[in-house]
Amino acid sequence: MADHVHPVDADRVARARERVPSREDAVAMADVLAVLADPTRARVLHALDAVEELCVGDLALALDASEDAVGYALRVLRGAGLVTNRKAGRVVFYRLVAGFPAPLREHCLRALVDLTRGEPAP
Amino acid sequence: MADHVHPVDADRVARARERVPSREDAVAMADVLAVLADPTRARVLHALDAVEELCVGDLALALDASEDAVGYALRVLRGAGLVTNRKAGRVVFYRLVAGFPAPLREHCLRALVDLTRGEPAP
DNA sequence: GCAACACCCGTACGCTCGTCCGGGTATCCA
DNA sequence: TGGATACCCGGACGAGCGTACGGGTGTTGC
Repeated sequence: MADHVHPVDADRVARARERVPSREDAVAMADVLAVLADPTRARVLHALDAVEELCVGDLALALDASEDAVGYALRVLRGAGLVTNRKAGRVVFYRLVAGFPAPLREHCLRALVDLTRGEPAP
Repeated sequence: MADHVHPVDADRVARARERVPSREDAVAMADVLAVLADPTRARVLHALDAVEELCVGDLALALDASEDAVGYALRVLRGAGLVTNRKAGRVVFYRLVAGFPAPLREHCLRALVDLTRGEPAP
């Protein structure tokens, strides 16, 4: 370990310290992003964003994924408060929650598609 | 396992199948988001976004984090091509890469701060 | 040159996440 | 009412991530 005894640039350290989010806020941000940072969950959200409502089995069909994987993804998304379920008989339909955060939908989902397509890796 | 023998709503499945990103693209998206989905890395990016350039030790000071944690975060960020390093003597300065993706900076960093502050958990 | 410094690297450990598997509940059809 | 369907839930397993530690490289100052 080699801790700085004295800061090299005290001014910048002070300015950075003011603007950097607290550790708690950073953890909250990381939790939100971690929910999206999974292929299955992201594709589930894209599918629901495209066709409004789908049941679990159809979702697995549309994604070519196992029903277990989709079920787990939906559980996590539900725990994060991003999707809602509606029971119609023995079928459970899922959709994006009404107040789905617009920034996530616009940028972290749609804009990110173009980003990943456009730039492979510098 | 209970695979759907027939889709409940074949039309919506077909439409969703067209619009959902492929598994490969979803993995690429998840990789990008996973880099941001870490408190230390997110705070490092915020600090560099605020004051342009900082060395490792000052960065650890500004974040109240161990130098190991910051060093590992910087290694990951460098591997993802998001930061650059400049050696000045025995001090190494880091800054955001020139072509830092604007969507990430604008929305996944700045907008997400407001998002996490506004809504704790529905 | 020698010592101290700033930082990097590889390894080992602990922990969480995602998947698989078995059983369970509620619903529909015959 | 019995069986099949659609889905949920629990624990078990393997894999990957983040942290801590020890040793290493290059640089500065005496």
